[in-house]
Amino acid sequence: MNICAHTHHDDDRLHSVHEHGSVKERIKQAEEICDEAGARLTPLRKEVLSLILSAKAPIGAYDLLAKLKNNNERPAAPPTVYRSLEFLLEHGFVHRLTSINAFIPCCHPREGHQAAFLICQNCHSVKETSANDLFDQLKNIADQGHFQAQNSVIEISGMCQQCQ
Amino acid sequence: MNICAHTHHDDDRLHSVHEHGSVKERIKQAEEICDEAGARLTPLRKEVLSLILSAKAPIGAYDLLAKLKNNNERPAAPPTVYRSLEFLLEHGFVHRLTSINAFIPCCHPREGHQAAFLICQNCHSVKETSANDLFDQLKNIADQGHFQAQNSVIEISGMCQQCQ
DNA sequence: AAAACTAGCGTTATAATATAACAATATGCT
DNA sequence: AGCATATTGTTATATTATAACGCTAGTTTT
Repeated sequence: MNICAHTHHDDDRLHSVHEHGSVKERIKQAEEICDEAGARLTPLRKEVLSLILSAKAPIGAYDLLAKLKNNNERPAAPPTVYRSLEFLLEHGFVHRLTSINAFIPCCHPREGHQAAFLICQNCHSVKETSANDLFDQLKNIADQGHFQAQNSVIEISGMCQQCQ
Repeated sequence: MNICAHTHHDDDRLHSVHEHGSVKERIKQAEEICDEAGARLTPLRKEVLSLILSAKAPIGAYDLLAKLKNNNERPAAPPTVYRSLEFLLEHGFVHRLTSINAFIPCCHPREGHQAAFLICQNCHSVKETSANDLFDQLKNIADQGHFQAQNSVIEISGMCQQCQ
């Protein structure tokens, strides 16, 4: 199992937490992935991704919209944001947290993985985990229900270590 | 593992599917549970529960609102519905499916269980499953992240057997 | 090169979901 | 009856998301 933090606790020192690199590095990585895939990381999409990477907690579409407007001459309306988000979700650069209607960066954009999320209701930090055992169980459940799974949402809300 | 259908496929014959009883019986069961708990299943709450039980697929708050208005002289506005839903959720009579903003009856209102849901994107049937292995895994994940879980959302979208 | 096509974004409007705040009424208790 | 509390009514508004249409710039086709 692998746990991965998106948080503003500076002292986050879980054994399994790894470094993600700076926002700049992660944008560069995204550009590489897009190049390989023939996808276009346009200035707008890059800015939205950058805002999500810079946010220290999950960020909502309308907060992104407000920041876009602040940073730019460029006009921005809800579709501006939602279209960029759609692109970023499709290409695995960000995750949507449906239980809180907010977005966070994906820790491992190359892996196309499924993830489960631990969402702190107090400080809004999120930990992304990829637990293969868990997904095996999910697959079992789907199989036993003769169900063809396309998309899974696994979100656990509660209290993180620091906030307890 | 236990799988439990809320669906309009009449030929739903999974080995593990059990009978839920009629809407009337299930309302009666809810009344008993409320009596025991000292909670009040008022006419309004009863009607909302009944509408959710009668719906053959997950039903949204505003659809409930429309049905309330149709069935009644009683005035109804969004808070009317949301307050009843809050009550029904608290007492475990219904589940909220956050990924589709809709509500379904709980199969086992007495058990206070956690559940995972298989949501068919085609026919909107839902299967509720209580898989202990899965929840053990979830607990592992939370423990390893030193996380105090309060609430889990597990929703798998895809294609049910009949729709494949 | 002109025409047709397409992806991306701008723009306006509106849909869909949910809650805040305060007033009125019903219920249970002493 | 009188009081406290729970429930519901009512109005207004917040929050989240999408539809629909048009423009522009780049690409492909002929």
